Amino acid sequence: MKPVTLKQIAETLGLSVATVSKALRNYPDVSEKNKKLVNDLAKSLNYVPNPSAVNLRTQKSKTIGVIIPATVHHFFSNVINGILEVAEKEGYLVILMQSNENYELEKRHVDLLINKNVDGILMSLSNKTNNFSHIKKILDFGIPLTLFDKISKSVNCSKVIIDDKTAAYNAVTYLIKKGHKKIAHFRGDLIPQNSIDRFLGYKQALIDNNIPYDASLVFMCNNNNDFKDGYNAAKILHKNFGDSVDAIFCITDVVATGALKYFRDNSIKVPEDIALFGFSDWFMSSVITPTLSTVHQPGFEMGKESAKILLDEINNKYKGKTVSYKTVVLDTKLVIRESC
Amino acid sequence: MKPVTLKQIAETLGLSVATVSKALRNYPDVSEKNKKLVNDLAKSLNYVPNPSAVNLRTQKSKTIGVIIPATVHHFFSNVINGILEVAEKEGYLVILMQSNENYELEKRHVDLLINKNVDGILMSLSNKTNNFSHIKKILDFGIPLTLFDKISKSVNCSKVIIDDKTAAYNAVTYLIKKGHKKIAHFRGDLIPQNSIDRFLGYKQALIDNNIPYDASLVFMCNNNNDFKDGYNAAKILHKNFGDSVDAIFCITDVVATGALKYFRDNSIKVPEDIALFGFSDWFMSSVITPTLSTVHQPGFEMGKESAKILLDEINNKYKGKTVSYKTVVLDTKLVIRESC
DNA sequence: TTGTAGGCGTTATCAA
DNA sequence: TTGATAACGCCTACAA
Repeated sequence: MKPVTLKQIAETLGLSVATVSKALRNYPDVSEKNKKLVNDLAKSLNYVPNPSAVNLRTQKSKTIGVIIPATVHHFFSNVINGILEVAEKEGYLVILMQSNENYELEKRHVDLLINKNVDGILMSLSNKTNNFSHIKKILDFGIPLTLFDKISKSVNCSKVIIDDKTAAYNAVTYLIKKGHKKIAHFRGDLIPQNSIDRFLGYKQALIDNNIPYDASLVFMCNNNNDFKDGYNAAKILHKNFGDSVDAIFCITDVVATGALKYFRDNSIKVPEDIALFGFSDWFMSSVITPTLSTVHQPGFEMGKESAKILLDEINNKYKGKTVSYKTVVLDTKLVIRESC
Repeated sequence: MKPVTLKQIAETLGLSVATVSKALRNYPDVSEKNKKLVNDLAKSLNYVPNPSAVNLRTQKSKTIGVIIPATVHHFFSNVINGILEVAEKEGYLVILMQSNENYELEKRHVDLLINKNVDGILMSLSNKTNNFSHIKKILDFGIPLTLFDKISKSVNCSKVIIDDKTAAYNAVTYLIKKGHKKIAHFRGDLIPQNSIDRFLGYKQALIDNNIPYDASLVFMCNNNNDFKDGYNAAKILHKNFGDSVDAIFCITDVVATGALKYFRDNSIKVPEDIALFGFSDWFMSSVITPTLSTVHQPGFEMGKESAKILLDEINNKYKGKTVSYKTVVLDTKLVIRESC
């Protein structure tokens, strides 16, 4: 079974390919009679235009590319979900690629997508990405780009983010209001904006509440295995500070879960001995013991919003409108559970 | 900036498009001198063939389509991971689509992929799919297809699965050996083969160990929200049987987690009062309290294996070889933790 | 060894 | 109102 082509329809109807094409696209200069004839036959044969031919001709592919650091991630799965929902509604296909937090791979993926002629690109940067020539290349090719979550401020394009700093600030402030005084921070890598902003929010909250910032209370979790990182950081913290630290603000729920595991292994009670605050609101956080307080990060909405903005930009580009970049900041909220 | 074309290379070099094309593809009938000239220039200009043109000409798209029920799912995320890894290595792009356990949507997705001219399709059926005309259509179009995990025995194509029945049998047998006598089963929908096979494994294990099968101990969890389903089933079980049931074999970890939550809410101790066994080995299961015993389901390997088989089949098809379908059964293993 | 020409399926211009 | 024709970019049989 082979797909039906315009030519076949034209031949069986004794018309020219041109007329058939125009009839299908409802051009005004085709007789109603022929329009009906063509459309009826097309429908009965399940005619669908060959996308490669259309793409070659129109330079549009009805396809968008998505590059994310990792799929096995509650947050990103939700983002993908949101993207797929919007794309599907608008008839766009989604090519998914994964950088595995690897800059070189991310670069290769970008090249592939450009070559593949995608209409637009949606992207969340890897933690290791600190050079943006590949991103600039996307823009040079005039391909609409929307960055989400892991963005870079130095790239000029539309962005969808949360206010990491404020979210972190609110979380830490909550801990302080609850009476915690010596609050550690398990932070992420130095490069990603998220990681920086959450750290800054943590610091600011301390300062605004007259708690001196102590750099030795900040632990790096950047070995690409959040759970272990959290476990190890908790171990070191415990070794260095005994039980003098009374709360930890963690960069992600998984880091917090790792810490939790260490504390349980060592009979340290959460939240009695030490309080824990996570970030992201993975499903897991609502079912572990104790349930984890965290910052809810709207992954699904982020995916939807990013896709909408991108498709808008694509449409405007095709209409010849000038595009203006926008940055959308989505709301987060604190989810208070048992761990603090 | 526009992509470079053969024509441009030909013009700057004063050669014909044909020669340039042949030079790039290393045809024997092009002079070494010109080959070098062409290839050097192509490289320096970052020439890449226009995929739509190639596709139109060769009828190959170097793209495969993937349809899964849901992305927000530890198991499927891992599968996607495996697929992406293999596809990327072979230079294939992956179009991802999600059926949301919806038959109609799944059908539409299949049509889109066929129209899009993908070289092959990888697919895990929705729980609601009990009509396979859309799958047959894929085969009718001669598009290689590999089904994984959620398959149908009545479709004639390659498959990658686990032995659900044996895995379930082993899990339940383990529970019996531990001394449990009244073992309930929280099962899934009636349609999916997985759900059926896990149920059959459960039943067989009972019978082989001289425990009479009792249909009233089997609870349906098919409202598309595993966690709630598990919670509710536990509630009903508790109401109907008090504490006489001493173990539950659950169709998924999430169902088990839901049940666990109910028991915790009602001060019923796991595993002391009732043992729990899950299925899938989500990350979550290793961090909840108590940690959950479960069947490890190799998602990553399944993705890799499925993609390999599909790409093999695609290659064989292009080489004109006859393809033979194969069914690969991946190993599972019991992961024993604290819940039983 | 090189180049011409036809065609993949579609769209768009322009002449009939 | 219709249709021939060129073009999108590439590949390849065949002619030069």
